[in-house]
Amino acid sequence: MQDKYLPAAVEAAAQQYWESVSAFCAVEDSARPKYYCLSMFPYPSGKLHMGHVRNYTIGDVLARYHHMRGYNVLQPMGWDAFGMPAENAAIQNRTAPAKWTYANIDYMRGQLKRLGFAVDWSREIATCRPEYYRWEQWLFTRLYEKGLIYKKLGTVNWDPVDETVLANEQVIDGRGWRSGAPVEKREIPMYYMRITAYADELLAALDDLPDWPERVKLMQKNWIGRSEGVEVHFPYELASIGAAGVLKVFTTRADTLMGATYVAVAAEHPLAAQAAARDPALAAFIEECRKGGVAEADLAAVEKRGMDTGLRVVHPLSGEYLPVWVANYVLMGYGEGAVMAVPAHDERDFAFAAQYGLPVRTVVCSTRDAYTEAVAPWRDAYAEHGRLVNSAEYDGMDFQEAVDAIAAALAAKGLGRKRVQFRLRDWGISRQRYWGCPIPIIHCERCGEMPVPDAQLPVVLPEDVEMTGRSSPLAKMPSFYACACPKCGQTARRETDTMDTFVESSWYFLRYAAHDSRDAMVDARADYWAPVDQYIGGIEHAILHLLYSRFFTRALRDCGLTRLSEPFTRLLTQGMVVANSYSRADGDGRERWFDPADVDVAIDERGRPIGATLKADGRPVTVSTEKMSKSKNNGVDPQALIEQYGADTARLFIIFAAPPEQQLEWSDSGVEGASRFLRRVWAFGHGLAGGAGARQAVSAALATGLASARREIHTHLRQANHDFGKHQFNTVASAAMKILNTLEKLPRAAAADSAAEAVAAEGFSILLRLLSPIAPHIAHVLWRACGYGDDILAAPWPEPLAAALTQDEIELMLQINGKLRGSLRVAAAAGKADIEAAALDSEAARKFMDGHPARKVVIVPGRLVNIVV
RNA sequence: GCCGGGAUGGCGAAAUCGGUAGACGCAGCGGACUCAAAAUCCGCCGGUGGUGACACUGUGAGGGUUCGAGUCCCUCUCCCGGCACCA
Repeated sequence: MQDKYLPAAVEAAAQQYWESVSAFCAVEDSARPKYYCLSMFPYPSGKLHMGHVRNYTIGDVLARYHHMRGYNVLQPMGWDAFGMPAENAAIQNRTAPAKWTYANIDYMRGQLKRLGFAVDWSREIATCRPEYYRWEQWLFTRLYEKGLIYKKLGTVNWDPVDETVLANEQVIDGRGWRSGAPVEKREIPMYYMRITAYADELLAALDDLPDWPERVKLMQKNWIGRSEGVEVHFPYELASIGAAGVLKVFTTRADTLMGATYVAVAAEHPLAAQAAARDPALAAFIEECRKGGVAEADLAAVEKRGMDTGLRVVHPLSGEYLPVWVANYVLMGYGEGAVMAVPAHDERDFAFAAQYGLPVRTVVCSTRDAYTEAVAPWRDAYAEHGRLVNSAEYDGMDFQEAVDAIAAALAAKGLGRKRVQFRLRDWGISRQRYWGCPIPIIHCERCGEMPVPDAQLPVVLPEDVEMTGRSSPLAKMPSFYACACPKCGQTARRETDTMDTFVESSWYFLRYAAHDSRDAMVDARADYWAPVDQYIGGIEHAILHLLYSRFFTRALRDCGLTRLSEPFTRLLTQGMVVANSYSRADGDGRERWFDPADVDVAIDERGRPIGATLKADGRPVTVSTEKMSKSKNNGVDPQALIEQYGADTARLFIIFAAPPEQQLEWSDSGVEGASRFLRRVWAFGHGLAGGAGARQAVSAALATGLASARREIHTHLRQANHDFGKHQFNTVASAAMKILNTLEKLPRAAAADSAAEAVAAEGFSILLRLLSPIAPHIAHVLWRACGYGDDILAAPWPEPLAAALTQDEIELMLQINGKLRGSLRVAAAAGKADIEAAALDSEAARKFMDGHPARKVVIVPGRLVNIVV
């Protein structure tokens, strides 16, 4: 055994061993409980970043911990390989996206292997391989036939200069990121997945996920956004064009219907288009609304604007005429694309009415205060529920009574009804891009559109293309789109849109279980492994990816492919990796970010940072904490870290620096500290390996010092096991450190002290096993070197021993009036009366009670005594 | 704008059910070893006052509940994630 800790050699030896015994190859085995541990698969962007290392380290800790606990563990890995970055890189480098992607996968696979993750590499998948996406296409055709996929118009960002559709990310301040041209909204036909058909189930089933973070469930619940309300119809007649009809709106505040003073429709609403046909000013305004992108966050930030259409609709109860406005704050995609506006009781309507001088009519007031005309209209919207006023026969009703009565009145006139509205929209999956899974549809001029027959699947994406940045290459490749109609045999055209890459990631977790199945999407093996017992990934996926996966799992179930409803039993959402970053505003107002290596950070005599300067010019730079990224120039390359310190140090630092769900702040000196600890572990193991300690049992009667040291070790173990259970691994690492601190202080001066040797050997075996999921290589090598056994993975998980934990005397803290004033040593078995007597008799009590009698004595067993005076 | 989350020493953090705030680690300071440095080891380390024992104070801000609040309740500030075509 080397006396110096050499991580590269240790890690190579451990990895060779695991390889030689196929330690992580998962085999279905109904005799053991299974544990399917899955980390979100990476996009092969080039090389691993620290967020990947963190994600997979957390997953690996869980996988290895459960492996040692006796579970049959599956931890697979794969590649979310379709996506825009490959196209962008291809345009830049003039290479094919496929080539770039496969090279990245090869490089990143090597990096992952170097980190020693307990992955079953035999199940590796890449979503850009036809073996994978053929099943996605097959499923598409099934969902299409079931009516769960349909076609309709959708709104996209259009770059008029590059003549291409842009992702929201590619729209910066309303302009195309390459062309710089102002972006417009454009409506194009797209395929949609009918996720709304599952809205109720997706919402209700959140209650069946006790091991998901509450905040994720809450976000999904709000995203689905079930609201109960009333659909209200406003009849209208368009004398000029001889048309008549009803304008439908949905409202959750039907109680305020008598306060509606106008109706607002989205710019894309058909009624707006009709009105614009004979009103050039209105047409111009609607055209104005087409400017800018489709991202909702941007739309919400835009100044509220509107224009009167000149149309009037009839209030369904009062018969009054209300003006119809086009307003840019009304979203076509939600509800009916139209709203009734009640300025007195809705903040947005209030602001809009104030801006355009529209009337405000108060119809609800607080139940506490008497209503007077003097206080109405309020200077602000009164959005609370209350008592109705100014509402004819509904006056005096509360919210629920009013909603019921108004809904009933509308229903009687055939002008409305109660109904449920979801915020959730159907999922548009068409992308006008090349590097994605082709949508398996054939368009025939005679027969219409139809799914590609099974026998013709997969529709293979050609990989040898050249990217230009203007429109999709597929639409320019007759060899791809020219085909024969499966029905009539005439020349037909293949769909050239590809699918949203979220589709691939919505079912990959099932494919791992049947990764090599050639004749089915999933097979019986999926019944063994699914659902995923533990899923680990970034909180940024809390809504979209996780919701789509939950939807897909149900869609697969309803196609008879699985019996599963929920894909992920437990969810851990890991925090971001951030680091100090250094910036300065340039002459032209642009922020420039500097490499930390080019910056000097000054500290005062107590180690507090007092400023930072750029080495090159000695002038100050601004210090901030940002997510690690290329653009902020603050990324730490995992590769360099592993080469310098080894995988175990990298893993230990990442685990120790923060609990998994919190953001992790990078610190070079913290890495140094993790490495220092592993060197101490090695040194202790080296000292122990020479002796016979590992084979000695700890004797029942230990000297006081040894007994208390052993008690400390078992207390830390109890703590660590508790923390493993709640996935707080940073304190598991600190428990391991505390155990080493205790071990190093053991009185082992004389090698002949066999009692101390036995305690040391027992304690070290506990330490290695606790450390094994986090720093597996060093734990594996030391386990063997110290003679504990051949394979630490096969060792039983350590449990604290009651015999080691018992103590005769315990210390209670002593409070007087809730303030800490001292402590009290009492027998562990002491009763309340004895404790109270001892407390009142203590020196602290005499000093601080100042002769006053105790009014009350609070005793918390094992914790404290509080004397209230 | 809407939805969700966070804030504790110079820094990362800990505090299991409302019960010793700051475990563990980093940085810093002092010391040992060394010709010297690195490495290693020992000690100190929230703030204020005090030689000290000790006292007071302290968990983003303000208020409340309680014998007792980092933890529960109300109001506010700042930071972060998501908002449907980044993945």
